[in-house]
Amino acid sequence: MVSGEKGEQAGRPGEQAPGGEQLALIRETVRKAKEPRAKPRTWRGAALAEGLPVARVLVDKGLVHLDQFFDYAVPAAMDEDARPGVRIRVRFGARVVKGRREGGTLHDGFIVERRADSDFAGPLAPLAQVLSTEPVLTPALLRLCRQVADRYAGALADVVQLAVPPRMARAEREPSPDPLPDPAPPAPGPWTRYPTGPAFLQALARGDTPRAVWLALPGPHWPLELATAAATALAAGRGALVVLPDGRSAARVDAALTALLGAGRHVLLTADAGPEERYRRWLAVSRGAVKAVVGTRAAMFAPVADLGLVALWDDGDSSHAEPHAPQPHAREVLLLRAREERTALLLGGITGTVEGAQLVDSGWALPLAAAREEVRAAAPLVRTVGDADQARDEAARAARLPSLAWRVTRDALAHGPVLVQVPRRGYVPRLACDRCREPARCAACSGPLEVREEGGTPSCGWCGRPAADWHCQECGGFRLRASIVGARRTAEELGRAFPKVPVRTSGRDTVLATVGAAPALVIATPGAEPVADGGYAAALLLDGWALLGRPDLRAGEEALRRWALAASLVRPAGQGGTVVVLAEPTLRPVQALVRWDPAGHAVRELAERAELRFPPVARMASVTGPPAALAEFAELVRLPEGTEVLGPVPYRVPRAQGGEGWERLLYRVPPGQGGALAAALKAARVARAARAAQLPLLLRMDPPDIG
DNA sequence: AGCACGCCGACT
DNA sequence: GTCGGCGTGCTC
Repeated sequence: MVSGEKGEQAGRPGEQAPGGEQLALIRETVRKAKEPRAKPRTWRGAALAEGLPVARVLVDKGLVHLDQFFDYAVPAAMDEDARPGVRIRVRFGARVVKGRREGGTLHDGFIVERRADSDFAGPLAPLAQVLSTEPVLTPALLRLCRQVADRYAGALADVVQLAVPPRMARAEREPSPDPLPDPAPPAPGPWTRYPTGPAFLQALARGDTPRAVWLALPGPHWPLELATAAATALAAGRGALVVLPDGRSAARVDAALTALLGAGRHVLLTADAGPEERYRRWLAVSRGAVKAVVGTRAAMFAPVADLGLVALWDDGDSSHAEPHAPQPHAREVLLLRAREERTALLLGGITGTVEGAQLVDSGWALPLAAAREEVRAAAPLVRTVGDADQARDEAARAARLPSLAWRVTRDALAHGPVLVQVPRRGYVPRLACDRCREPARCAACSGPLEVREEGGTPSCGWCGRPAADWHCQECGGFRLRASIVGARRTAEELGRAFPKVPVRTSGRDTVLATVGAAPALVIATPGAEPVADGGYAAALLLDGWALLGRPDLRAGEEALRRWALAASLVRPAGQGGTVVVLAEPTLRPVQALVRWDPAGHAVRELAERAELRFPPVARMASVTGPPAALAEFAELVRLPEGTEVLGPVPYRVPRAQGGEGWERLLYRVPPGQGGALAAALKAARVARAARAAQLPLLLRMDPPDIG
């Protein structure tokens, strides 16, 4: 059986979120004693709605961090329209002068509940206006937002802003199309390439909740596989949600689903559509007219009715992390939904993440991968060019192009396009000695040397001093190695070496979705690789050195991810597909690529994290701010038992917003305690805000930049 | 977060 | 004598 029905075990998804406590905490602040009165008093004697004269309101921008609801009186005239979930406008922040309310600014908000009475002791202000009768913040969506807010120690209003798109009146006026009948179940198609693939679909078709961490075979079939899974859920009468890291991949799944089911049974929720069309599609989902959603990050909140399957593609892609507060990650939100809404889960990618490996390790999800011979049949041949090879290769040194790479390119160009993956421009890796690879450091302050522009003088990344006459402290070498410059130049060399072959580039400003099957050199930055018709004949991965040189916990996972994504666009080895990666063959991610064993890599990474007690084997949170703010916070917070406090240490604030002299405090708790930690941090933040909190403070669950 | 009320220094 | 400093408390 593919299904992991045996109940929630230890590990994050099964974590019994002390969200309950959190809810209680918030309710207490609303329910400050006082027994309810028969009739709420109100300002101005206007007639109130008869049945349920009180509306509990989520005020959009006022007091966000206090995270509480406010009760308003419902005028009789608004009784009909003021339903739970609708957008309203209220006066907030007024003050009483000589028995009259004065001032108060209009705020947008949502009605979360209609009630017979209020817990609030004072007189209630009336709702100012019902903006729209569309119940957008439905009880189910509200519950999800609440859980995400608790999970991330954030405010409900912040999450709601992420989950409910801005209103577009025109789209709202139009009726949504009538829902289509459930489709017939699709054929398993390429899923038969995986031993447990058909079983996963069958469980889905039965309405079970199978949960799988899926390692997709390299090649062009994964969009159809995702679409097939979604269509199977639909055929079983349930909804489906597929989240992808970018518009291009979402468009591919959208196309596959349209090919499978025709139009009208799903919507594509991406930024490309524009706000009005996007809202129109979102409404179709919210109204239950459409039961399947394919989209990018923000679609993770899509209010799909009777959700039966959540699927996430390539969860290692950093764009799955929402940049806005409280910075929820699509993987975590979808795991939450899978648990709370009792849905199947499909966490897929060409490679995996440690988080995925942990889901398998805990038994909550089952691995879904192809057999070894199937992998061998689908994967390209991977060859490495390490330092030793390059050093030996005199011709290569002269041409700045390893001869293996040159030969592979020449041979492959006879059969089709060749992909050249180069590091992203503007990405500045550390410089190192060309001879011994020792990182190049500033003679004055030991900061890392950088080259800001191609051909420029290297300078210190800390103190800014130029280092024109640098020489290596270790070996006396005087040549610097900068992989960006090197790789870009290599790409240029290639273009010159094959003058008759067209060169196409895909990167930041112009990202190509596809290229044809004709011979061409396709230069692309990671993540911007076009899909080649019939697959690339070969790929050169020139940024190995840059990817692995980063002092990041995820450097290895990320390097493997980017290489494998590029390599997955290359034809299988049996059809001559070859990949050359310029990286040390002894390194773990390089070996994983050569053997095409991303699962093994993730498992080893997980074991290492467990040993170091690094996330996701522990849960962490960071608090960043001026030392005084940290001290104040540390005094206020009541941490759950067993919390480790790390730091504070000086911390450079990423954005210019912060300031000099900030520090960062890390909290670490064992797995299963994340919810308790989040609740504690949130309580402290609320307590701090209730006082006069003028010092800035950034709070973050699962900080991404540790190690 | 805003915004006003509230008790102590240098100005017409 | 008054204008105004920002400390503290409230917002349905």
